[in-house]
Amino acid sequence: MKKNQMGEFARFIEEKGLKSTTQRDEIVNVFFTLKDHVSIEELHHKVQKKNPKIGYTTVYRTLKLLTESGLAHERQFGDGQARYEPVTTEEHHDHLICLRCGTILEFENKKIEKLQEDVAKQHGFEVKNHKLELYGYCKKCRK
Amino acid sequence: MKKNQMGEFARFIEEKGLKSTTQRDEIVNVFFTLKDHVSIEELHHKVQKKNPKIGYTTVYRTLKLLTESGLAHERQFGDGQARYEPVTTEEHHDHLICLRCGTILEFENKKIEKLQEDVAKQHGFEVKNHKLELYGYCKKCRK
DNA sequence: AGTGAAACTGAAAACTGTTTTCAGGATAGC
DNA sequence: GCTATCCTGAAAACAGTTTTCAGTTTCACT
Repeated sequence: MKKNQMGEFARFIEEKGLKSTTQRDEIVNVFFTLKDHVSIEELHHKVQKKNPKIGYTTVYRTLKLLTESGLAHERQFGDGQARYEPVTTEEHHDHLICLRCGTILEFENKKIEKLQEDVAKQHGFEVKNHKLELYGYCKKCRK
Repeated sequence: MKKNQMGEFARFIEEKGLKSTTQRDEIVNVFFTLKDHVSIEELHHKVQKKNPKIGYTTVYRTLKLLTESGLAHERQFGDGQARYEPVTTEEHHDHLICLRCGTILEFENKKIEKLQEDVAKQHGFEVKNHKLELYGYCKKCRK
């Protein structure tokens, strides 16, 4: 799966007439090993553990490329910074976000997706993507 | 309805031991005549048409107060700035956002709300609030 | 391998929207 | 009216994001 994603990224770079570089490969590699929803800064930190030479700017630019290529999604939870997640070939998923500890759980629900489509249709809308976030307290934090 | 909201704001100010001022009243007044999801800057502009002396900072602070009092909701759509909407006594609603023209439509769907609660329960979550946004093209823009 | 055009990199600067600071002004209880 | 407290608006500070720029690397073509 990871190889597959690396391959897709390489193809995207190729198609765009861009050049393949060590920095980008390292960043993309680290990104796809993560499960989390990382911010640019967090990813930069993790990447620097492997290669301290890589700068924030390059991480920033590579995340933009990943987003553009459809291999990553940019998300805006309430904390004032963009977070990125790898796009898998699996189903779209939504998020449960704990207001106290910040934990982010993912879920997926076909029935909700279906109802969303219905709503859109009623309004003459063509949905390209959606965002569903439930904010509250997780099992541990609700006490 | 507008009077009611003004009254609630006054009560909130009172309870908090804050002071009632012309500026705040003017800002709140303009805010509640709007249907849109305004940004701070937009509201500031509209307010200045009535009273050019009122500064950005005061609009900013008043919106915070409105949010705190529960009379406004702060929303983060994808455009990099916070938007605010008056909270009505009606049902919670969600948004359809056109990626081309920026139109924001509102909708409400009980079934989806119910399913959300179910999902949360499955994960041991206690939901405080949620956000559902469908991004796509509106009737006019899908052509 | 050598060359040159085009792309890439990283540090620093610029930008944008948000938040805080500060000095003067307004408010409300006495 | 006095006074403590809060409010206001301009400007400065801040944080995350984006652009700039000078030097470096990649790659297609010899």
